[in-house]
Amino acid sequence: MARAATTSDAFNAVAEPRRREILSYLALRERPVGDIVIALQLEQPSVSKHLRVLRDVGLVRMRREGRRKLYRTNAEAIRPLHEWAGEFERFWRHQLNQVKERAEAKMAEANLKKKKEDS
Amino acid sequence: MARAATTSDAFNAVAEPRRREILSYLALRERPVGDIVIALQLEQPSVSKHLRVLRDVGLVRMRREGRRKLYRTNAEAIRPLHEWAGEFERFWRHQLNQVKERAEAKMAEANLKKKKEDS
DNA sequence: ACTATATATTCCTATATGGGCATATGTCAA
DNA sequence: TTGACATATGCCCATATAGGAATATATAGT
Repeated sequence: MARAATTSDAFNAVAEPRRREILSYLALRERPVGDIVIALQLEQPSVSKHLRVLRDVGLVRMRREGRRKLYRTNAEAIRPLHEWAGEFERFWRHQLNQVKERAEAKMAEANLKKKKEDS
Repeated sequence: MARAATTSDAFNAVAEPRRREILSYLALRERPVGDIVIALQLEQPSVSKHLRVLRDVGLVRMRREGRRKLYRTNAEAIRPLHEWAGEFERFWRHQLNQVKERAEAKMAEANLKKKKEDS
């Protein structure tokens, strides 16, 4: 089996750096495709394709305005990702504590040694 | 250009569902490969390959113990992902408020209408 | 040295890209 | 209708899978 489609879920869609840039850019306010092309210095077809992927997984929404199409980030769709990563927060906090404790233990040990030498 | 390597960064590595499962499983405590095989019902070579990817991007750490290798999740490496997604939090909060405000406006309008009918 | 156990790597195949380029589609304006 | 503008799609190619099967590597025990 090959790798899962980029349109299979938000995780796969945001794996691509350009798509993450597009999401950041479109989070502030809706923009036509041409603006993205200029702002991110990408080829227009490339932008359209990335937008297609992002739309398929619900990460952006679009509305037509004349001959332009205005896209905006649907932040809500990024939430599951945030929550998944958040599950690990208590673990990295714990790991940091362990590092800190080890450092403190080392300091205490060094101090004891110094005291001995002084006496 | 093809899709970026799964080992290019954490975003690409966690795009694969099985790898996310492995990370969750190894977050609780270190485990030998065989345990993962049993717990997640995967082929052993498949697990080894996933672990290889996860190791390359620093998402798991390994230490040898006799003929076994004990893996554990390095939660710290998931943090950048959490922070990236967190940048969008204010946007989805805002969007939710808009939805709520629209709903409230609608309610108010309905109430006004009802009052009119009553009078 | 030999055997059993635990993991890792290699080879194969089907599939899905992402970029570049050309082209199609859709919409406004005269 | 014709022309210009904005966006989307199709095609080609090089690349990177993920899974399955077979095999290689490493280590413990006898």
